[in-house]
Amino acid sequence: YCDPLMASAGHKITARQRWTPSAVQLQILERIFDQGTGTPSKQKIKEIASELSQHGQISENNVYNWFQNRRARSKRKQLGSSSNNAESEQETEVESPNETKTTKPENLLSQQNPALRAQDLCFQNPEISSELHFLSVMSNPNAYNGDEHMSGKMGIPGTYNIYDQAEDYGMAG
Amino acid sequence: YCDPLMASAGHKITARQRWTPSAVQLQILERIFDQGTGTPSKQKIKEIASELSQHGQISENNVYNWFQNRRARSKRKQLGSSSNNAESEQETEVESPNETKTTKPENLLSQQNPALRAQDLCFQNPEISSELHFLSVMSNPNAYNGDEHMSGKMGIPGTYNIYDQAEDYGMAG
DNA sequence: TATGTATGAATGAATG
DNA sequence: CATTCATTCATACATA
Repeated sequence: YCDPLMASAGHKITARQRWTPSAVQLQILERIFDQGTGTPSKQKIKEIASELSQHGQISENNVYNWFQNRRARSKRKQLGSSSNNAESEQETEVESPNETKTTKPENLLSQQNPALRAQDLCFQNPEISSELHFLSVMSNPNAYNGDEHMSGKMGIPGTYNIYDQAEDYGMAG
Repeated sequence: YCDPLMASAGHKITARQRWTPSAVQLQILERIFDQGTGTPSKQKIKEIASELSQHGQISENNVYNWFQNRRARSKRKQLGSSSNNAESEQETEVESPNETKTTKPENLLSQQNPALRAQDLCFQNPEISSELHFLSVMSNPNAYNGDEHMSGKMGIPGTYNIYDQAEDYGMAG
């Protein structure tokens, strides 16, 4: 999505926001994906992108994202398909009927930013909504803990200590 | 890989919300990142985390990850395209419809909104409106943008590159 | 026009 | 530090 600020600064809003793979591109992508190569190397990505570029506009990034999404989606499907799932990604309402009040099709959200959500606003123009997305992070007047500055409710697994024993990964002193 | 949240409960925990940096936090982080310090030392991380904790819940972990991600993404500046490269903004609507029927011709779309108008949105919650006051003065994004290497929410579609100089993922072979 | 679905894109977090 | 994963957001598109 394009940044709203840019809109003010310049009037270049770009035309297309999202790449849409053509059938041909999809075919090639699926074919490669089917080979089990998983996330191809950057070089491979370039090749693929170049290959697909012949069938429509595409960038290496698109290819990369495609593979990433493909794989993630594949896994997700498997998990929910194998056995009875506890929850779905966006289907299968498991919410309590009593709770379903302000709940929107999206899902839960509001860890520290209860106020000012782009979703809380209604736009006369759908395009504008995209422009206001930055609001999600642009405001956070309160709702901060302050007491604990680490390992709080975030749920630290404890299985990893990023820089616990390594104190010399960046600075000498 | 372990899932700390799932471990706690077995059905519904509604936890694990990704830390979402506030605008203030982002500014501070970017500022520090701009200094070229790169990945700050552990002590520095603590300081930053403490600083940012004043503007929202945050852990040293978040800070650390942020810098790591920032650094990694920062490389996207350069693109490996040397010989051929797909157009960046050209629609290239040469897609023959007869070639792909199921293809979604996004070429049709070409509507761009003039700019962000507060009048175009209505607020369901009065609180939000108060928060949007800053919008009035945010007409000038350059105020806090400064650098163009900014990323985050303000990513320009088609101009970024996830991986850049890295030679190999490690997948090949 | 409004809602729902599918999916590309962004990002924080995890791993090597 | 580089790469990949998992989750969420936002958009394109189909449908009512």
